[in-house]
Amino acid sequence: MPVATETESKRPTLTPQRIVALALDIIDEDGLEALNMRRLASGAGVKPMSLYHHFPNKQAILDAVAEAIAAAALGASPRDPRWQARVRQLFLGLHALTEAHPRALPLISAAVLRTPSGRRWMEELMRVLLEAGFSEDRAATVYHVLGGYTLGLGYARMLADEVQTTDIVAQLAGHWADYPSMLRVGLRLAVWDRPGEFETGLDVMIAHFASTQGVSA
Amino acid sequence: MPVATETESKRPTLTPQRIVALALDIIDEDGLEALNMRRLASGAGVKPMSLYHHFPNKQAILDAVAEAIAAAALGASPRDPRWQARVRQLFLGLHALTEAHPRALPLISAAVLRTPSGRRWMEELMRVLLEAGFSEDRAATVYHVLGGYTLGLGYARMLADEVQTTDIVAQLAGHWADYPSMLRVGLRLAVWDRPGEFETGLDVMIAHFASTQGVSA
DNA sequence: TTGTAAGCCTTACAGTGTACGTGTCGTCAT
DNA sequence: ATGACGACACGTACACTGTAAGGCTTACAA
Repeated sequence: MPVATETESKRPTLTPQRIVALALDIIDEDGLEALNMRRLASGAGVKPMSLYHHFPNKQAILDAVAEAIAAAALGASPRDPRWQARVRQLFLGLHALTEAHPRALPLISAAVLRTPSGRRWMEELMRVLLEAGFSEDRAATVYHVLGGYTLGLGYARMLADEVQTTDIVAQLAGHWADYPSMLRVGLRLAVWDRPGEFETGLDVMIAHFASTQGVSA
Repeated sequence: MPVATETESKRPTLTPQRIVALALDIIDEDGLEALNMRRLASGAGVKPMSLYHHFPNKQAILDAVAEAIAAAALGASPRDPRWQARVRQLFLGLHALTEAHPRALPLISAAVLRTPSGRRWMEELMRVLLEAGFSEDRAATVYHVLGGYTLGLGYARMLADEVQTTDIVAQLAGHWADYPSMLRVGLRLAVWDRPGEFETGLDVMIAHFASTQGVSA
């Protein structure tokens, strides 16, 4: 093949962005544990060690993925004057992230403290709460409770997704009689986040914090 | 040393129970990721492959640990007639597990569906709810919301524990000005589950489900 | 005394992240 | 033009993971 002597111009030059995008694809498709340097490299048409020219190690890639996810969804928040609405919006945003990239949830939860976008989100939440008159202690509690709830729903769903439903059914098959009530509820247990389920709990808790606060705007 | 020709009676004969107990120790002390077959074996005074005579693989050991944790804390529930009290008790029990063995949380959350004790817990919860008049759909929602909340708090705390507080402070050091509100709340963000924090949210949500239920006993 | 089996061991392998050194360019000052 | 240099990709190698396959030792049964 004497025609093209140039060296395979096919490959679009490795960049951090391409690596991150590819990593996210792999995570979304096959899960966090499926992401390894060799697969990532081969996906980019490159040998594993080449990645280390763009990131110091795997963790740095994961951090970058987390940042990319967080940045994509934490845009400008609407300037609703009521803190309840602001808080609601912030957690709906967080919840949306867990739905958009369920397999990346461990990254997302770490991102809140470790990435710039995550810290901006947290700063915004704290600012809203403090301005609304919450004490520092109380503000921390709000985050713990609402954050725990939001991420917890995500984790539980992720877990239900990984454990194949068929496995559970198979395991239970021999013990139907022992778990009659579980059986009645059945697959509903494994289908998380049916419409409005998340908002249900979120609104209840926000209303609670509002009622024990004595401040309205 | 001509005295004792018998072969080192020191070692108390490997058993599944000893392996599980040791695994739990390692997890509690150094985290799930620190548990590997070689370390587990050497802790038991034995070579790695010997473990495979008692368990088919590592996952089986993890399952057994989960079962051990769950079984230890899910004793007979008090026969309070009000479903609110029963549900509260069940989730307080689950919460207690997450506090007793924070690093084992992934095992605990999986245990709810995968181990006998976990399934008994779930069956009890479902029974109480259905008997209280909840529909199957609604019962599933109660589990999702409360379970997500309980496990979520645990995850968030575990995460805060792993990420060394000093690391975060160090990372923020250069950016104080950017995160004034976060700074005010400060370490409170990293200290999870201060007294009554968990119950706060739990009771709020139970009360909510009660009020939208129309059934009291 | 000779199976037989349980319990432990040795050896070996594939897969992981990555440290270290080499090679090949394109760019730019001389 | 040339030589230095930095950016980028590569090859090799190592430590550490789970575990498959089979061998050795001891205790007890026939």
